Amino acid sequence: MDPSTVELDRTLRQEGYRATGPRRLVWDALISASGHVTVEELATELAGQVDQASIYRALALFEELGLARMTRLGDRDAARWEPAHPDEHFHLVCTSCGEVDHHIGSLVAQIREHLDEGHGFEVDEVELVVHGRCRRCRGA
Amino acid sequence: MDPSTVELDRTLRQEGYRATGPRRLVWDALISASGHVTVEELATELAGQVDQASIYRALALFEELGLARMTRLGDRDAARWEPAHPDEHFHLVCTSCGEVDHHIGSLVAQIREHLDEGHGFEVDEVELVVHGRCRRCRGA
DNA sequence: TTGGGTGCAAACTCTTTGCAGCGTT
DNA sequence: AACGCTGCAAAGAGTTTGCACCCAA
Repeated sequence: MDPSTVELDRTLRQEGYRATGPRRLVWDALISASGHVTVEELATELAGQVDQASIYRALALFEELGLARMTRLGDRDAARWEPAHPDEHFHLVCTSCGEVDHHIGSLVAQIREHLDEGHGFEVDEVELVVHGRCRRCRGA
Repeated sequence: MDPSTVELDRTLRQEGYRATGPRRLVWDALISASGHVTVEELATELAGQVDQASIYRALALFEELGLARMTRLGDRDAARWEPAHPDEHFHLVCTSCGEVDHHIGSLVAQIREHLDEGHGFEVDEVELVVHGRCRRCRGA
């Protein structure tokens, strides 16, 4: 069993939830998907193993426990899920090749500071998605 | 007729679309709603005057023409519409009082620069929504 | 006059929920 | 043994679409 799956089990039990087969399967699929999966994609991956409703329920729980995060890359798109990343990050979506890049850096922290100092706004969550053309597509 | 409605008519015809009653009504409702309206709210406002399907179609057209913009303030919320603002801005959503503040400033431009210079990413659109507690709720 | 736009209703996608039975604790 | 979790199916939001009629150009 993947070490992070063991961690999942521990977190679940710690918070009073049960460590079940379906939850482990959803977690493993989420991890191995390398991020940005839709529920539909997970459901295809787990066809015959976990019901779609249970996938939704598992993901919602993971989010509540701070283990996963949901993002909408486009206003019209379905929700996409990824394991929670310790660093604050946001997404760069290339409108040309469709690639989604995790951008990790100080930018979110800067936004946080800017709003706190300049406006007295206590930032809780920053949702930032940037659309544009990545370096590769730009050069081509 | 509101001056901006006259402008709407001109833009529509300029782009080869027709200036119709329903479109004007949706536009007026959007303007007078002072931003962040859902389609449902517009539909209530325009009940008996414009069909919901036509509201969706009108808003999609306004967006295409650069006259309106759609934002999702929360991942689980319905889409919200506002007239396009010439300045780049983003939204501060207070989790306590629910107030939505337009934040106009250089932040979006800074993000743009940062990505362009540091990563060769040509920014097209920046979608930024920040959740937290506003100054008023924070003080209380 | 003509074809783009509208209302109406049905379809569609994504997500949530009710419930009986199963499996973790 | 108890009850939280699951699968299944049905319901629920929000949004889109097909089609006949209407009206702006």
